[in-house]
Amino acid sequence: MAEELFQEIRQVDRLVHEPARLAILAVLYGVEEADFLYLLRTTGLTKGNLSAHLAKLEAAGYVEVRKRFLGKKPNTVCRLTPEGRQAFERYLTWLKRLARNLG
Amino acid sequence: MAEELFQEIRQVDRLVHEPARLAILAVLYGVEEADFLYLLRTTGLTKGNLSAHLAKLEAAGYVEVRKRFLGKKPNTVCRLTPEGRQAFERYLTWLKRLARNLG
DNA sequence: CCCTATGGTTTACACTGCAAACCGGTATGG
DNA sequence: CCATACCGGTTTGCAGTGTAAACCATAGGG
Repeated sequence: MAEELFQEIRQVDRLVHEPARLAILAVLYGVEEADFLYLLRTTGLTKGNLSAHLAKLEAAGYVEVRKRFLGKKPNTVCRLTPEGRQAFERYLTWLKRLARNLG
Repeated sequence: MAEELFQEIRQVDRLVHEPARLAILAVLYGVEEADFLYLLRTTGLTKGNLSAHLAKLEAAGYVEVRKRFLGKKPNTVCRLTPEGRQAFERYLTWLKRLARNLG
């Protein structure tokens, strides 16, 4: 159990680490695109939370949020940016390293 | 990629999930006992933070904090309680499940 | 004495996640 | 028509939390 691992734990990207956002990113990581209502169902977040977290992920450049109309209804569709994908994969690496070294 | 996994992500124990505390718990998980200064060095936290987080872990019943004097110097020694160990192991399970299903 | 070090604790604050309230539009019922 | 309810979100208010800086008691050195 290397000492440096413990210090490394704290270097995690908190933007990804937050459970609500981790759920959103995990969904997006597997699907190319997803709209607001789909994310709502899959993550189980409330609308307010989902909206706020998406805004934060967008501000960070991790997610691209596109608003359009589908017929007469507003529709918000999201996808991971390359940086978002990269950040998520870094997080996955962090996860695995922990799982390997602590478990 | 089961849908329920995404909901499960958000069920994580935030007390353990917090990086600073995760580092503390990870150290304690491997050592029977550790004193304040040892935790300070291994985790890289500041004294204030370490103190605050230990208090929180103690309040949660995850860590037992014993204060004594070593010669003339105060010495704070910590160890995981059974519930703390259990909570940490639950977290590890969560970690591994994520690593397996997302990676 | 005064100054510094040790081993912490307390304080102050800025940030953040959350749900409830809200909002502009659209379909619907009377 | 008028209102009323719904849809797809966004904004607001607040409580909780992580952080570093300031603080504190005691000990030791010059």
